[in-house]
Amino acid sequence: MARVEIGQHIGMSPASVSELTASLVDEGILVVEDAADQGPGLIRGRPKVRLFFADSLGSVIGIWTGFNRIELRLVDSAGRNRASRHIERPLRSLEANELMDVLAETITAFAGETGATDVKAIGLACQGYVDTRDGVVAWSPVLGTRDLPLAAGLSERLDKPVLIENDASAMAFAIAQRNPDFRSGRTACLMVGDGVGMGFLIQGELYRGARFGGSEFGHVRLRRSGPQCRCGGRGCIEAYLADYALHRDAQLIDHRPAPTLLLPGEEAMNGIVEQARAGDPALLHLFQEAGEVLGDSVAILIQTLEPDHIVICGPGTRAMDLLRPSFEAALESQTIPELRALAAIHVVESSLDLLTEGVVMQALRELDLDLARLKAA
Amino acid sequence: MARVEIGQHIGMSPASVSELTASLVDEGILVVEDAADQGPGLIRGRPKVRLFFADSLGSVIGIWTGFNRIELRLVDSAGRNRASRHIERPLRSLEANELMDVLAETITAFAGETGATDVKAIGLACQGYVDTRDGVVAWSPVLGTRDLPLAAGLSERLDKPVLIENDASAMAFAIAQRNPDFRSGRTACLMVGDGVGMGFLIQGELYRGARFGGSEFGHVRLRRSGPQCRCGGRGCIEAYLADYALHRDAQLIDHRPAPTLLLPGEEAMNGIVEQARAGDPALLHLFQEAGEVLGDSVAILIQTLEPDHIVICGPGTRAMDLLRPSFEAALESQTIPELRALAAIHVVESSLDLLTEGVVMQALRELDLDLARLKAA
DNA sequence: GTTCATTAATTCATTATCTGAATAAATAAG
DNA sequence: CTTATTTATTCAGATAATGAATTAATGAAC
Repeated sequence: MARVEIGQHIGMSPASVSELTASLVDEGILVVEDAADQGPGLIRGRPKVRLFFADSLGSVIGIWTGFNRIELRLVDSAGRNRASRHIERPLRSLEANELMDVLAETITAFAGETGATDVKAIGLACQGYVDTRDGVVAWSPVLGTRDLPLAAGLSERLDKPVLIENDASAMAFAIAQRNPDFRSGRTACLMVGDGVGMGFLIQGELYRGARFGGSEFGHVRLRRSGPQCRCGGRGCIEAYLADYALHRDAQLIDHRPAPTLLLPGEEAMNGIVEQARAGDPALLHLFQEAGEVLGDSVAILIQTLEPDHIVICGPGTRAMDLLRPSFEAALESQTIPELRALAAIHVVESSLDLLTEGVVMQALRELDLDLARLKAA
Repeated sequence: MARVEIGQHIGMSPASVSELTASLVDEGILVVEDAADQGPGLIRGRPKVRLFFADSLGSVIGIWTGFNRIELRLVDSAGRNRASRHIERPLRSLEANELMDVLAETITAFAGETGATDVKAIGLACQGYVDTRDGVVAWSPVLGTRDLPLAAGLSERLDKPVLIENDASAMAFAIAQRNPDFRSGRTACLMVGDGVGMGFLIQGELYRGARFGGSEFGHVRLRRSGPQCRCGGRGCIEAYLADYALHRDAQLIDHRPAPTLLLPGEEAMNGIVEQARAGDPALLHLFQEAGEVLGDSVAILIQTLEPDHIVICGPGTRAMDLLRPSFEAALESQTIPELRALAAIHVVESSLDLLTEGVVMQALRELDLDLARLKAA
């Protein structure tokens, strides 16, 4: 971003921006754009000179832990992706300390393989209700224990600051960083995948609930005596939309094999989707029902939060073509037209990569704040 | 509030507070507490001298428009209640311009009767989705028209600034002003009465949706083929909990007379409640069902917003004893215990008075801002 | 090519805002 | 009556932000 743009953005005069950035450039925290990098100027006048964070201020590792897989990513301080890794590893069966040991080892190994010697912080995204301030996982569908001090445990093992975040919140943050439209007003990001989560942004900032966590929207009960959910309840949104729910029901319909790991992988899910697209009526009905639940869910979000944007994202969007007819019918049948018109609904095809991107961005931002504090002192 | 307290509250040094308040006291905007008014000091040290807004800076009229009644209130600039009035008047049948004429006349008459010659602003609370910034009622269950520029219409007729607000938001604001606990963290106020509304506060500030309105939580559909709702849908929260819904069903059960006005009054509702308390099984079942819906509603709020406080308020709390057993059962059966424990649930018996208090407070605050701007210029 | 218009960035004196430290004021406790 | 304690004010000094003027770098026009 160029200096004038920064000024307009935060409402300061160019003079002030110049003054403040000058010292940061001196200290090497910011670097000015190389004139050669700029394309030919399209508007007359002196061209903008953009400022970037230096890439040598250390790096951050982002990690996402699913039911039976781990995603890792290494990003430098300029925000550039340096490396990423995907690991299949069941985590559900592990006891709390084992889990933290495995994660710490995985992170250390990843840092070693990628030659990252300047890792300044770790960002971790996981399912469940996460207290981001205290770094505690209050509850998670993938953990047996409750109130697990995951950040402290990892921080101790790795001797680095660890930031943890709900995975849907992390993805919402990443999506908003990629699209400026989602950084103004209110944006609700409904993530459908292994589970169903919701990240809610107000003016680009993540909404924080009572314990500085996000939302557990996926466990809103939509149908009084609906299917069993991982949370112990029945009829939750997740119990219709999540991969495990669709796979479980597909298994009962056509006796397909159980997933080799605890949760179905991408191939298994694609198999179901393909078969439904080919016209299998029972599977089609599954997706039709899931679409209806998705419509009901979005309707609740609209009537409760009145967001400017609703983003449907995550691996579950792979079947959006199958979900859409019943989704739209359900949405229309139960929202006041004036309110429905206010919310723009977007489908963002997003893989799990974005999750690690989200936590990394948050961790980077925390580092920026630390730098600012350091500078102030 | 005393000067030191103001300083602690807004994070400024006593020196700055003294300096700023001194000019306001000079201008007569603030008045210092009379030493005689203070009780005997309970702590040693120089006693606090509290500052109040002067009561001669003009007054504000707050008005609430229901289906068939109007509530009015006159408040001076010190925040003291000067007069209030309750009028039975069906408004539903009026055309937009007629409605604004009637409201303007009612307000003028009220000001005349109470001898208020220094009215500086009007605050109006009504049901529906209200754009508080533009002063437009986008949609309301009590209006035939849509996108009615109510604030502009009234402002023109009365030649004074008019602020409009959703009624549940106004009540939430008033409740939070009365209880400081509700001004930190997140507070969701579920108002049950003529309809069902929800006002949501973050750090004491009203949450604003896409068009700077509040929430239409009362029209979340809870049961797929439930009873008819005023919004045109079926199975909305309101269609179980609102006065009109309970009365409609009670009429079918025991053939009680229809309400004389369009909506049942307080006496009619009390009649139903008394009869249920006396043991009428069919009426008891009505309240049991309503309690269940209330539990489901609060569960959605908890899993979606994770508020620190949930306040159940409005005339509908008159039957809380009848609602409570099924309310608690429904709530427990579908929330994750860790999350449920985070939200404190309060029942605040609140009459419609609070609605006018809420809009008056907001209008007063707007005036304060204007004064501040005036002073700055 | 030279000049002009246009936009970006910087310099610097000025202004507004807030604060710490010292002081005065008002009370309760001993 | 003295001392401890808390509140409020005064005032010089620190800090941050800005407007106006200036310098810089480019495209467009001739």
